[in-house]
Amino acid sequence: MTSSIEASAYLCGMMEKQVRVRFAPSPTGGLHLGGVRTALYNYLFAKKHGGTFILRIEDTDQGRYVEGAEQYIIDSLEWCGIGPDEGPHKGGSMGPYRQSERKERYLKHAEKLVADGVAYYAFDTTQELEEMREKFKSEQNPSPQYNASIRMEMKNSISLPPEEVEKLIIEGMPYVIRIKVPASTNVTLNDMIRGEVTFNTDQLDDKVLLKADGMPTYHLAVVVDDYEMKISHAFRGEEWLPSAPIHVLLWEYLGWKNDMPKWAHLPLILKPDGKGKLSKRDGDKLGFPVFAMDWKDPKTGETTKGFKKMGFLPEAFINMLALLGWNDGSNEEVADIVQLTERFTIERIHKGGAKFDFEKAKWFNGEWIKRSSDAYLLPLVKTILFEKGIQANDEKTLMLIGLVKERCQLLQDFHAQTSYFFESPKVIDSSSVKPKWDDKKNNFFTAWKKTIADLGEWTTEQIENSFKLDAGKHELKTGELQLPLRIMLVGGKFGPPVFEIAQNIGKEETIKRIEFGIKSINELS
RNA sequence: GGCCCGUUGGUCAAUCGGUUAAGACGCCUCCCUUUCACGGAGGAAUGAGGGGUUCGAUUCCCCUACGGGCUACCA
Repeated sequence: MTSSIEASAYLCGMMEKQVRVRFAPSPTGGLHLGGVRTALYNYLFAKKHGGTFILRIEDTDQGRYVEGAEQYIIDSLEWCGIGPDEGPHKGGSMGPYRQSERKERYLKHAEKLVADGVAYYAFDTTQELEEMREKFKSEQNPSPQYNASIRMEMKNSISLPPEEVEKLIIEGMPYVIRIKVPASTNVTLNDMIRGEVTFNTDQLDDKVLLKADGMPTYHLAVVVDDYEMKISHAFRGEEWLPSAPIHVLLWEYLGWKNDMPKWAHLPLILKPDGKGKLSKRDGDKLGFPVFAMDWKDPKTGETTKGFKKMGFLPEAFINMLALLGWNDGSNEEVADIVQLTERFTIERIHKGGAKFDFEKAKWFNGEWIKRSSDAYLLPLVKTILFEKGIQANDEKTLMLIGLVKERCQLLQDFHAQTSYFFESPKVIDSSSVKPKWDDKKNNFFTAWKKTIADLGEWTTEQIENSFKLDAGKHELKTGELQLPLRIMLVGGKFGPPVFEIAQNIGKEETIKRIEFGIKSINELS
């Protein structure tokens, strides 16, 4: 395995530039499923090719900046086991990794674009822009664009005489810098997933590159940073495809065309029901998480539940995500990060969006719980139990994990599956045994609890033997007595073999629960 | 509205012109177990529609339909 990874890394290094990929979220809130998957594909690709995985924070929108979101993103990636090699928290040779800290660079490049005649200053106010859109709006064209056809009617350094432009700037009139998109030109880009995609520039508008506050928009920042950070392959969601030609144009205008990364526009993760891309609200509505970890909004104080808190193992979470939109063609679905890395290829990423299926996600988690060692699960299970008020020692917990883990899909299930080992059930499902309950059975349990009181050895075998012996004396089959016993000890129809449970909770507790059980069943009308 | 992307069972999906169209989740039946699971054996369920190309199309092309994305001084 290692050798194939090294080999491809070697080949890549020989024939192409060093693989450097980046995950570039904006710190506006919790990290969404789709974001984690994008990060994961970046990670897998980087590791497979011996490359570098970079985290870049796209915080150019001051209005949307949310305190704590950056740290949350970092924590989430770490939890998933896909921590970046370079980033604001780790440093690196091509930082800074926060766009807000690279402000001057964008300005410099934007000015150069203006000087080269491929961008221009625009002085239109928000109101004027609205008026323009209102004026040109029609049934055929509900959202008019700021482009070659109306550029001359607006207030910018192309339509205005140079003296006027100079005057406005000196007066301190706020302005933005817009790209000057050529008219009627085809722009083609080669996407690794979709192949060639062509756009006509008449459909594009003169996107703002530099905002009035001096910050770049995404369009400028992504190009400048990808260039300066020597990004070789750029993964991003499909929602970016329509603006990709703007980026291609910019790579060209900035004179960096030969260094442009290879693009891969990832399919979207869709809502399980209905249509559209999955959003935080869908999770709230449908009862499953959308964020990796719990996210507390600092403004509203509201907490949105994440996969971690929901009881997911990170291994299962990324395993499930990796296969949502990609597969290696084999029938093996459960794979760890190393195996995923070996098998990952961009060619096998799907073109179509995938609906998220929470049931399948839980199945992955169940598989991972079953495959995890008891020792690995120990601290996680202890935390779950502790939160429910159960303080368990390691030895006992370890034993219980082994006993019940195949019955758990979520970490939380360990509580329901083990709580009766720590405390007697508060309520028992008497109604399940009541219909078949009679004096014979009543007498049996009354007698057997006395028998076990005198039992010398409290082993599973001894308990079971005495149970069978007494059953015979009462002319009853052990089979029909096991369910009542289970209900008395566990409270419900679940859990490992009954005699093991009896053995574990001890003689006294067993007798106590039988007494309570008999009483409950008899009292049930 | 325009532009772009997409479309195999309920969901994730294999197939890279010739298959009885895999596999997984979920669902159903049975076995194991007189609990619940795990495990095992089965089952129901898929190529949006229409044209081409071809000896042969799920696979290639076109049209239609449907779905999605974008259309901000947000990313």
